[in-house]
Amino acid sequence: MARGREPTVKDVAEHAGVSPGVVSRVVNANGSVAELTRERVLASIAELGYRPHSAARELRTRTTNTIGLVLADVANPFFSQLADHIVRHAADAGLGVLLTTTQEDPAMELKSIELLLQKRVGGVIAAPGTENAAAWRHMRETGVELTFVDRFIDRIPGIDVVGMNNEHASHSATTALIERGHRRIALVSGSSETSTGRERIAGHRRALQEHGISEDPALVVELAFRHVEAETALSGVLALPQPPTALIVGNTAVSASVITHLRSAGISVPQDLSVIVFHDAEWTALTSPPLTVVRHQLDDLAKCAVEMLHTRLNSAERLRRREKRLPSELVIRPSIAPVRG
Amino acid sequence: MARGREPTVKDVAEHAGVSPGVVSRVVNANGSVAELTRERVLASIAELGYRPHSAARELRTRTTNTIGLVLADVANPFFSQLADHIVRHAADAGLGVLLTTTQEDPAMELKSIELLLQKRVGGVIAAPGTENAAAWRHMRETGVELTFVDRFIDRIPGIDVVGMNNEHASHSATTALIERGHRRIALVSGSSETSTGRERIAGHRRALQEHGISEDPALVVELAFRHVEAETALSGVLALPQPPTALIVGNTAVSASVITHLRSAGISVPQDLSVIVFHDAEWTALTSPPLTVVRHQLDDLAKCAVEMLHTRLNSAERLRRREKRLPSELVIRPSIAPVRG
DNA sequence: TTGTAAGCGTTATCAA
DNA sequence: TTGATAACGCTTACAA
Repeated sequence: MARGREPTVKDVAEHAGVSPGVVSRVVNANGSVAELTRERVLASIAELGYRPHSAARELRTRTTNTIGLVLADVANPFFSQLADHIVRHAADAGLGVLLTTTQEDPAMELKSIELLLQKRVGGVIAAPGTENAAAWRHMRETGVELTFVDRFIDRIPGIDVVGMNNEHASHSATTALIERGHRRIALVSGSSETSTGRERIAGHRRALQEHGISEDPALVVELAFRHVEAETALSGVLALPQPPTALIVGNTAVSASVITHLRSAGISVPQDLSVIVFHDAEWTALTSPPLTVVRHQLDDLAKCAVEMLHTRLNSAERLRRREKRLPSELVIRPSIAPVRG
Repeated sequence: MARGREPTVKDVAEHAGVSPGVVSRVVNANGSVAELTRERVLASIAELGYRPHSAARELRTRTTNTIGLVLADVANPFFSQLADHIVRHAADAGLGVLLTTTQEDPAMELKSIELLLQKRVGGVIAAPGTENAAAWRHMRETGVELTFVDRFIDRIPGIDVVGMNNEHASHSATTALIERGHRRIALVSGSSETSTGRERIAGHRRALQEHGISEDPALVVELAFRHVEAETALSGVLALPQPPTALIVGNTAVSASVITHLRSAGISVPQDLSVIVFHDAEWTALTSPPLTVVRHQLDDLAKCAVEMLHTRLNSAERLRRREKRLPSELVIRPSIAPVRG
């Protein structure tokens, strides 16, 4: 854990024959300093290989250029692509990113929050779970700027939210299936405790209602996270006396394992089952048949999240909650077809 | 960037009616403190919601529990899964992870190094590019512990390396194709300036030589990163007067786009072309035909990298360079077949 | 067992 | 324009 001794402002000051204050002013380009001495200081900095010590600076100025990023799981292509874009945009804004993952485990999420609190990060971008509302609220009250991305928790003031139009996207997906004659449409969703889960279920319901189709609760499967659960839950739905003729997968973490399961169960897509999945991962056009997907503009999502946080970090006032919804697009591919018979 | 005022050791000390030193000793469980006062201090900590200030602690102790993670690109499933595991194992070891990505751009890599240097991270896990050897060396000399993962740069002393047995894996892949009668085997590889690129090319060559097959340089394509290049380079190879009958994709970043390209070019796998790709992404069994892959144990890779770094961080001595190679496995699936005719 | 005081590397204030 | 000095929050000798 220990680090060797590296040159400090004091070393630079001595080397350049000035006082530490001058060096600081040169480095931060604030106070006034004569051009000649400025050059001398810069030369010394270069020669000694001086690099400002972040921790010391943070301690003194009570500021930081580090933000936290709290995601469930970076192995999920949805989150990993999001993370990639966020890290890039943050770097463009001069912000470092401390990444933590929760694996959808509330205890790990709490540990993440604790870590970021101790690190005194200036802000956090998070796709929060459902259990730690109090901790998130506390974090915000502590003065940490917070931007929820993809999902959010209600009723925490002064937190920005940027997500997709899940209700609309889900409505479109279900409608596309209804238009093809489907009446029994299964939905594999994330937990309805998450905002995305709720919204996707709501959009689905609205589409059914608009077409006078009664809901069958047995067709809606909520999956928190785990793939094993996905297998059994899915088997259950497919084994119903009146099995679904179409399936929407609204939980990005399980898309691939759902497709795998369908294949090993000998279910032909779209003959036996039409399929739509959320998130256009790089492989969705490569399966046979290629999958109809709800495509999200992850780069926009990331850019928006970083911008929102960045403006908050640089604004003295306490801003009100802002919410932004980005559009998504239903990309029709051969995995959906008119219902048989 | 600014943060509000939060309770300090001093506040806790006053509240508990002790001195700051005692509070510190309670928090860090080192020096001796009477059970009764300890309880009083803990109560005050809980009541005030005190949290030690990382930066202050780092400044004073010259230690940190943050490590850097420098990867090319977290959108690439190989790196994203690796990152997920690394973050998890690091968290288990009590380490926070500052993630930076380089997009294979040397300038961005340099900025990452600079950032991590300023943050005075205790150590860094990196999949380095080829251009910044001097900067990496300098980082090491500065006292930052360094573990290269997946790829590495030679000739930097005191740096651990953990990677896959690329030479062997590539040899196996090529051999599997040769055994099926293939003689013209194309290899899409990462840059031969990277250790992985070199090793995979070497293994490929060895297999060819062992079977008395002469190399055709036109069949080896080095791709640094970009997908657009992948398209044109691949087209070139497939349009050769004597086109390959088999293809190995040794650059995980382009696997999906290569498969996409083959499909849109109307090339049937494995009839026209047998295909093997490196890295068993979640979708490789879902294409038609399912892809033969070189499967890496990413979790082992991650665990090993974190462990190596962790031991270095906690060891006073300057350890010598260690190198570890993990096995990989060729998973045969229908994308390879005996050569036609 | 506890308190005191110095110092980690910065930056901000104030005088010169 | 520059330099001296204090303070950010913490840990750690050392003294009591």
